[in-house]
Amino acid sequence: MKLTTRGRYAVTAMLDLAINGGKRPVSLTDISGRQEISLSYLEQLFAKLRREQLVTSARGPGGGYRLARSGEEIFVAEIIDAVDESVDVTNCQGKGNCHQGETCLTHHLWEDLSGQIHDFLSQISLCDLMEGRGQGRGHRSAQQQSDGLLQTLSLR
Amino acid sequence: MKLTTRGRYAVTAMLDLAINGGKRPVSLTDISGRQEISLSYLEQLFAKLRREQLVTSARGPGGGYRLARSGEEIFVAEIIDAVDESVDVTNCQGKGNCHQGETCLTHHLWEDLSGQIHDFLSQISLCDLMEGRGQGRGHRSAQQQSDGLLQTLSLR
DNA sequence: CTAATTCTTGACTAAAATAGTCGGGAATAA
DNA sequence: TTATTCCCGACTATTTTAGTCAAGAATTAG
Repeated sequence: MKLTTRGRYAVTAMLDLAINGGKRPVSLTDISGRQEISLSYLEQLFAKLRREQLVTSARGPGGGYRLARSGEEIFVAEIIDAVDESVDVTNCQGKGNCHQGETCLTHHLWEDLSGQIHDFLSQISLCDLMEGRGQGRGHRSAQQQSDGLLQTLSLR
Repeated sequence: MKLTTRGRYAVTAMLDLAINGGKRPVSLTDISGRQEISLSYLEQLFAKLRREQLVTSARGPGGGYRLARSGEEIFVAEIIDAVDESVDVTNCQGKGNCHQGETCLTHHLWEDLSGQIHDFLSQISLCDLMEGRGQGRGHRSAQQQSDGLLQTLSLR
């Protein structure tokens, strides 16, 4: 699991789509204008998002992109995975060297943690993010966020 | 919150320190050999870790680095923050333009999420990571990991 | 039918971050 | 006193990120 500005752009763009996408599709030109991301860069990102079937496209005037599913069914981890081709962490995959060494151990520990972060982001949908909106107060406190996380996990 | 290979290197090195650091300090040469990270790169990382008082150093033969606190009191988020000088996400900080626009909205949503990830990593200590070790089975399942997370959160 | 709009694709370039190198120096324990 | 180790700064190479450009295909609005 990697978490770079590229993933942020993708999530931001998908959020824009979730917020502004009603009946009509949303054009990349619009997203580019609102989110201040270059059009061509968005094109690259959406090519990947489309390949992973997170969005559908419509050409021609009035065309653009739509979420392929509802916002409740699209999770942050999916979006990041789609644009962020993952790297393999271990430097000893299958080669058999460094068996039982500290090297392997620490790699496994990192993989565990990375997996936990991935699980975490797999439980947060676009809708979850949007629900923070319209509450009147700008941000929820860290405590409230942890509560929310607790609830999410309890409900599984 | 950013999560790159640089942060992974730092966490890996700190884990190595936690595992291999007993009475005597651990030299960067040792960590470099075990974790296959270049010595000079480690030096750069540890300069930052020392500046943030996560490790203490000892020069001379038999010298090296020690954790500045116990492994229970050093959290993953701290390590990543130390080496990963954070970038500001918003492109409208204080400038007053784009007020109430969708632009600001999505940025705030991302900040919320970023904050949640940070809170998450602020609750995982080096010891928490190491506890997965010595259980006989290599990895814990995702379910077990979620359970562990739940417990961690409940205990706050 | 025509023309403007929008996605689609690929190649290319610029900028930034990451990772690594090098050389010299200071502290210190054996 | 000497080998070891941290310390520091400048430099370089590589990779990733971000952006540019150009040509083309689909499609709708007029």
